[in-house]
Amino acid sequence: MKISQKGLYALQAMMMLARRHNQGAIKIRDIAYEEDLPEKFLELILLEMKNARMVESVRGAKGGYALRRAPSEIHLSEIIRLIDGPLAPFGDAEQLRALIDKDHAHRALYQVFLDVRNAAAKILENTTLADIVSDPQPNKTAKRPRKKRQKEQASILPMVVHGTGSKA
Amino acid sequence: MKISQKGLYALQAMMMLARRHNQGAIKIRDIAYEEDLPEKFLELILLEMKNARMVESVRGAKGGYALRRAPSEIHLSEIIRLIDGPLAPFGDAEQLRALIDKDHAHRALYQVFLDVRNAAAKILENTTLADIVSDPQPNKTAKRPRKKRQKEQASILPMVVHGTGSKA
DNA sequence: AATAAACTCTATAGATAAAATAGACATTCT
DNA sequence: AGAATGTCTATTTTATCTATAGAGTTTATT
Repeated sequence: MKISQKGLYALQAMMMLARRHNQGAIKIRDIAYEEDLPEKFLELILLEMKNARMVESVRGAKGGYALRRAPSEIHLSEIIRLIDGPLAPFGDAEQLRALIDKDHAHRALYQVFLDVRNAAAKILENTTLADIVSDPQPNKTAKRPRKKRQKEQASILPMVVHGTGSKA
Repeated sequence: MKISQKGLYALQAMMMLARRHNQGAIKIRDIAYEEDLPEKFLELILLEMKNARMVESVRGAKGGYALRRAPSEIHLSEIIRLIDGPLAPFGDAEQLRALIDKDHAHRALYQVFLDVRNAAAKILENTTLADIVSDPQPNKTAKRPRKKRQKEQASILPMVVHGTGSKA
């Protein structure tokens, strides 16, 4: 019933990108240093998330990564499913439904698995990066998770405005 | 977020023992054949559950395994925790609470993990083997899960009354 | 007492997956 | 041109999971 280390790294990296949303591209190295993640491993993770169109990158000097959508539009379920696969404790939801139909001897067990998956999905599909990132510029009333709405459209990456990258 | 193959085997084996509760000791081989599980692997699993006092065994010829408590007193959470560890997607509940207290930058993430754990625990701690086994001798009103009560005390294994063990 | 049927226990093999690292390549900025 | 940074593929390392082997112990049966 565990999330992988890689999945945790992905979530940490995405939280950091969310905190700095609209502050330009963030270097892999900065993320790795500040969240204390293995840099080359993180590289692969970010690449994977880029291919999944959750983040975007800028190559070359002054390059880096940024969220492709607003933090409030990126659900934890997306990240976890991308890195660790389906939320179900066995197979995926569809497979479980099939087994509930066909495997008479074990259908009640698979139903429990499906219930567990549904419970997890309900939470992870209703929690976004915005919900778990402490607002850097608190311009909202208070902190109350939930609630969804179409909003903000992440730009194609404006000017860079971040730290030097030192810190060894 | 997965359960291991071993955990699934354990659940299947326990369901089978639950179906035959109070029908004497069941041989490992019979369980393996009927549930189509690898026999030697199952052996280790049952031994582990025996050490955890969820099942009891009878050695020697005519030996086998039986539940140590009534099916209605064995919760799926026990089995899964024994074989696969804590239900939390990361660490365990206690560790998560500590992190929520200490790791300011990620506390909201860990809170979500704890929520997911709690949701899973709520289901798995309230579902027993009795709830997921189709009653072999339907002597109850209907099938409605939930509800708990102290009852039945598994005997120290009476006479043997089961199949021959053939079936290759 | 001998035999056979089972559980017990430890060791280890085999397979798979996860985690991490390496290095050559491509792109962009200055 | 040179430095900084993302891209991509390969490989290594490590860990975990799954499964099997085999010698040992206990019990029923004859």
